[in-house]
Amino acid sequence: MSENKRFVILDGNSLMHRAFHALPALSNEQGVFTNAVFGFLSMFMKVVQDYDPEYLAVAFDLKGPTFRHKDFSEYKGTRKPTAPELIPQFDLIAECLDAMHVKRLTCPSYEADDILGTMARRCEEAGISAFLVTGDRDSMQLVTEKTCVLYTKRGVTEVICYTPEKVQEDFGVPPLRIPDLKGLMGDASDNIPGIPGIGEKTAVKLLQTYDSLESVLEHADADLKGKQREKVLAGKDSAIMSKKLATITRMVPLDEVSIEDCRRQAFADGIPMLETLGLKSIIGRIEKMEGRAEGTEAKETEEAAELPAFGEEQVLGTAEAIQAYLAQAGDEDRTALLPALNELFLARTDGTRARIPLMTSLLSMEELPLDAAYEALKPLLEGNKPLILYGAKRLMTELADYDIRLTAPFEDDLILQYLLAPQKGKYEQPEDAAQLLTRTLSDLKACSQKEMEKLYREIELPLSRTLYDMEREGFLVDTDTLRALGDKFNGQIESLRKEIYELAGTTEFNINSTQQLGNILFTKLGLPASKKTKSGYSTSAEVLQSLADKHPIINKILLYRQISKLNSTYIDGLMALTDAHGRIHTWFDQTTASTGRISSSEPNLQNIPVRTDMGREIRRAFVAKEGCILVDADYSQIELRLLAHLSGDQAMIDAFNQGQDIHARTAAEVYGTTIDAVTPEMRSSAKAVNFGIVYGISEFGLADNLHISRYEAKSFIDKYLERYPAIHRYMKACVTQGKTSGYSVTMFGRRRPLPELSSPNYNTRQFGERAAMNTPVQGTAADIIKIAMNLVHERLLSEKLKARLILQVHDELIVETPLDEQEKVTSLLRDCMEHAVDLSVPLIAEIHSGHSWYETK
DNA sequence: TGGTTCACG
DNA sequence: ACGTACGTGAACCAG
Repeated sequence: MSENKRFVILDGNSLMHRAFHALPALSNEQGVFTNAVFGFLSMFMKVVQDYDPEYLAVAFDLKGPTFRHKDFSEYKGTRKPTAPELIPQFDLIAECLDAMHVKRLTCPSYEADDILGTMARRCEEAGISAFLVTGDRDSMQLVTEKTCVLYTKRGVTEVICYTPEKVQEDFGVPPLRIPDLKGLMGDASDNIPGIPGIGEKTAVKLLQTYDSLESVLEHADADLKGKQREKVLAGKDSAIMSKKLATITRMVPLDEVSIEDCRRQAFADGIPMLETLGLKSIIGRIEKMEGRAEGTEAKETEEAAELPAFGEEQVLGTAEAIQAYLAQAGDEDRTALLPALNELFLARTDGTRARIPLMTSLLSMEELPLDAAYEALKPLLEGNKPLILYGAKRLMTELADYDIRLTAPFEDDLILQYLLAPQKGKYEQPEDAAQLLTRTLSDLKACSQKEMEKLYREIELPLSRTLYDMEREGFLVDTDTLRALGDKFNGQIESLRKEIYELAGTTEFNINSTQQLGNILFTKLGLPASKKTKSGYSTSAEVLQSLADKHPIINKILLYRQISKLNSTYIDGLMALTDAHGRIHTWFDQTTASTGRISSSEPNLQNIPVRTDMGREIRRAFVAKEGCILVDADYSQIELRLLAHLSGDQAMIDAFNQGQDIHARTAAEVYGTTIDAVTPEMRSSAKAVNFGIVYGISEFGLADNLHISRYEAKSFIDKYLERYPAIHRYMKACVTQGKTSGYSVTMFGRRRPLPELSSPNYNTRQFGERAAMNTPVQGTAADIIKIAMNLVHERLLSEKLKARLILQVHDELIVETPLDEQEKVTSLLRDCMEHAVDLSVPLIAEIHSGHSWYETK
């Protein structure tokens, strides 16, 4: 059985050196030298493709002393220090191989070729053919009938296969006598002396006559003549030592590794790492070999076994037909349901699939009205057998129109796809239910492989219901308040417009047009333009602010901008979206933000003004219904608390544990004073640095934000990182983690791929680094509030309270609460939010109540 | 549609 | 020699 099995073992050290010297020492976009890694992997892929082995391993020397001191330098002479550009590539190749699930073999005090020899012996004992890939001619001694050496000639992609015959032919002696040969002739590149004056020709001739080195030495005195006799006799000790040096041991103690441990696995998991290194062609070869959709062989076969090809599509034109189809389902079967434009698709794990044509125009015998179709599907939707869906929350919304509540358990492939690639933002709708079913099973597997199944099943999936209920609940808006405010704003806008035209000395122009406004300000009025954009001069609030005392028109424009923004986005925008009961229903998007946050749209209730007095007035219109009050809870400094926890920085952890004002404490640290001595200005600067740290600090960004010099910003940051050293280490670790694995990861295993880190563009890479520092913090905060939301939602229902969660704004939750439940809800919210997770710092929720959102602040 | 601006965390 | 703080969505203009 095992006769035909193959084990490919590569000599990592020898091949890395070969590859390094064979290829120009080019670095990738990040300035990292990858030529040896690339060369090695090219060779690796070629051998794997050519020999298609069942088992695979790469042997490496460990640093430090070895029994047989050698060096792999290609250059004559003796040991040459390894090139500095090559040294770090050994760590890189180790990471690549680990990510690709290729076994690395090392053993202290032994060299790679000893490991090759040992594994080859084991293969022979197990009846497996061994293929030893190396650029080291020493290894020829390991060739047997069952073991051949694939020797890399000069370049890296060409190998010569050495059989015992081929060794005899090329070296003049059988494999077993290679150490004897080296003992006589030496090997300059391996620092083996041999016998001075005996070259290859003489050595081969002597061995052909006397068979072994020992025999040569034994007969030298009697048989040899002249100078040759003298040389051999004088070099006796050197010869014996040289043979020893050239002999590869086959008895390396590799007891903890079995052959089975080296069974070849799919390489696709290494792709992110290879992407980071910019080794596109290697990725291409892996994808070509293993199939594009990062599918492993195992996955495909498993799926094939689980899911025979789908049969003919049945058309279910009547309610009876639908019921009959549903009745055929086995107990273990899962059903995929996918609504489409003019039909509903069904597919089942038993391999059947069906289509329900929907009546879109005039009555037809073959088509069903949508309500009748859903009515017939009700047992499925309200049952307890698992469904497979794409965008369950959207479906829940649609079903509500037909008085159906989706209560069946379900998988949601939209969410799975988002978790697997959260940076994409948009996902492909499956074409039919069969495709949805297949894709979901494969995405589920991929999610488990990436350790995100808990995140999916325990956080995101329940969250989709929580969010649906929040959306359906909505937020009551007092349209009278809104309208009155709108009238006030309109009046102000009108008078400001006139004043602006007058101050500009022009007839009317469109103040909303940055182009026209820029013309007036910078051309007509001759004000100094500071910042430019792609399409002209910037007229942003920041620029205008700096011109405020240059011309009276500036403040008018700023005010106009502010008010018209409030008016069009919030007053008009919100009024247009209230329902018959004056409630407003946002759409929470669970699959858009790459960090794991939720986004809100139509309308966006996560950016209702609060920072300015005038804007905050809008919140007076967001109210609780009759007999209710809004209970608003927000996490205090959740991101900085997470930074303290994730970095383990003792100073920051202490600050939070002592309940200190973190910005004041930071100011005290950075300015070297006591907390009491911190002025509001100092605190405000420290606050900006704290934000900067969370965002992935750059001195430029901080300088810009605080309007200080880059130099001052740098000294701020340096001081900060000096006072919080673990934060410094953590930030660096985030970037390293991102570069080596290709993604950022949160406390709950959420991943964000960071292809930016391997971009050829410097700015893109810098951006990637900042994202690598920010994502674990922002993403973990998102995970935590999601956990809290599910808890709150669940408890409000299970404790039979009438209060309902109605809004989330990243670190804030709002619950519309009957007055008599206010106390219960307050403590429930505090409990759920503060105990959602256990950190090394306390999580604090600040809770306020009020009739309107305005009053909760 | 992309660019700009600005509202929020 | 380059140009930035992280994450969103909406309104508006210009082409």
